[in-house]
Amino acid sequence: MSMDAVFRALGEPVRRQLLDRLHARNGQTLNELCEGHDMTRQAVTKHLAVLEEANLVVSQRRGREKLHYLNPVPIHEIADRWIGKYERSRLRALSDLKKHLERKDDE
Amino acid sequence: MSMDAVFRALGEPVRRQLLDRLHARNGQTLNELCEGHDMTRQAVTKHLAVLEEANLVVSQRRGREKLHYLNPVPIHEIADRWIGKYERSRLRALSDLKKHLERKDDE
DNA sequence: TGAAAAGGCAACTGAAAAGTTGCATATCAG
DNA sequence: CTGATATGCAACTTTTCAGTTGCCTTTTCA
Repeated sequence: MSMDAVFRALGEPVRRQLLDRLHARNGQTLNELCEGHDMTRQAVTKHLAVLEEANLVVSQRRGREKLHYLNPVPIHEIADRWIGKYERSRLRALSDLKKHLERKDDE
Repeated sequence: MSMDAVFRALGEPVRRQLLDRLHARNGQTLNELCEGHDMTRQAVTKHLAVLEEANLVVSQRRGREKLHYLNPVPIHEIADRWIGKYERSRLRALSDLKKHLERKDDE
């Protein structure tokens, strides 16, 4: 599960919105996820494919419909591995910023 | 400070790498940030502009050089507002996923 | 069995974004 | 002052990616 794919997937507002929808109600079909968007079903299909590639969404065929499930694990890995990294030295970075801004004020 | 700009900026691997570099050593110049990349200085400049637009990086001219500082605040806002949202219902989503996968095993 | 419903596949279009090239500007060092 | 260093600006090319169009397959149900 590549971190790159996750960040790339989250980079598009429409895809985050799709995640939000699944977050509100999990297990929705493709057609359900299309409602309210002013784009074609195929466009939504592609966005879901990107989300599946990033493992943020898992899908399953049931009869003629396809159910989509949110997988929160990659999001947490980002929180832990990546955001956490910045968290640990947050104060130092903010201190640098503060010094920089103060110097700016002097001018 | 729009959340969209932050996600968009983080969507590109090169830009996350630039953040990592500033995280390792804050206050680097443009030329320093160019080293090791196989792209032109102008390309790096554009990436830094995107990062500044997202407020992930703040810069300051010092003489003829431009110093870049990491701003960790937007990253934390994402962690709090967005990732935290999924955190709160993580168990439910994972339970849905588990049910889905078990059904898959039956087939 | 056959029409409607749900979705898949592939080629195409268009626009955004990445990256380059060329030149200009500003600053420092001798 | 002069050359070297560090960066900026703008136009251009290229690539990537979102979105559409057209047609096909599978499933459901009357």
